[in-house]
Amino acid sequence: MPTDQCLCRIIHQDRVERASQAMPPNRETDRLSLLFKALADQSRIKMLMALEQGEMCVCDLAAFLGVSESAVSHQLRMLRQLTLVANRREGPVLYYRLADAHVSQLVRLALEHIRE
Amino acid sequence: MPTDQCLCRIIHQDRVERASQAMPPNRETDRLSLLFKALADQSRIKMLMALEQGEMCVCDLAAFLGVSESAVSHQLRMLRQLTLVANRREGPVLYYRLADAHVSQLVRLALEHIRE
DNA sequence: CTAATATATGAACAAATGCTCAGATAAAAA
DNA sequence: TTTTTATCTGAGCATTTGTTCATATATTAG
Repeated sequence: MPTDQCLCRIIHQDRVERASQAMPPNRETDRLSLLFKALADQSRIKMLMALEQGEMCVCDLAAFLGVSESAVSHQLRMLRQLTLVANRREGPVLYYRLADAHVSQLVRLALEHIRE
Repeated sequence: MPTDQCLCRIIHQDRVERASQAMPPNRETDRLSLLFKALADQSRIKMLMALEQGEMCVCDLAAFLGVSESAVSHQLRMLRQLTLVANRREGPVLYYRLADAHVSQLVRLALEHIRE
């Protein structure tokens, strides 16, 4: 009579408690996963890496990625809300840039990992 | 007569080319997004952070996260395929551990970012 | 061998994601 | 003002994701 769950509940109570104590508050792990979620997409990763070379407008990014400008605009909104990018208006054109250097560092470290 | 796409194609050809030249091959950006995808989930982030404290079995992780062991097992498979975790069998029990220190570094850096 | 334990796995399904499409908005040109 | 350009936005839809459920597998006990 197979059950959905194992009958065991906790094999090592001490390890579970140790992990719980070392864990930062939910608020932080939640923001962590949001940050990584922003990087968890080919287009967004490329956009952020492209912006490391200097600011670009929406048209530029769309051409670079080979996708529609609407799609880029949607992605940029997400990155803006997470304050990973910022923009500056010059007439009708919006120039986007990286909001700070943290993202570049994360990407660089991740690159080192996958290249090892 | 509004169009779906902007009529402009490329405003700054030089910036698009500069970005393209600086971009690593698709193979790498693809692996990058896969890596970040693995971290883009509350449960997986917590699992990886928990394993920084030492190895844990599936039961332990399920108890710690408060989710079913089946769910944990599915997540572990993904982390295994990305070689972010490794395991060791002791009788019927599988003990999971971090495969290397890179993930910890990434999480630490990301934590610094959201805490700033 | 059979039974029990710990974990793995495939199918199914709900929720989240990323795109497209049709339009809305902001700024400059005519 | 009207028109055009560059970007934004919401709705709709297809794909992906994370879970549950039922079952399969691996190991040990009896």
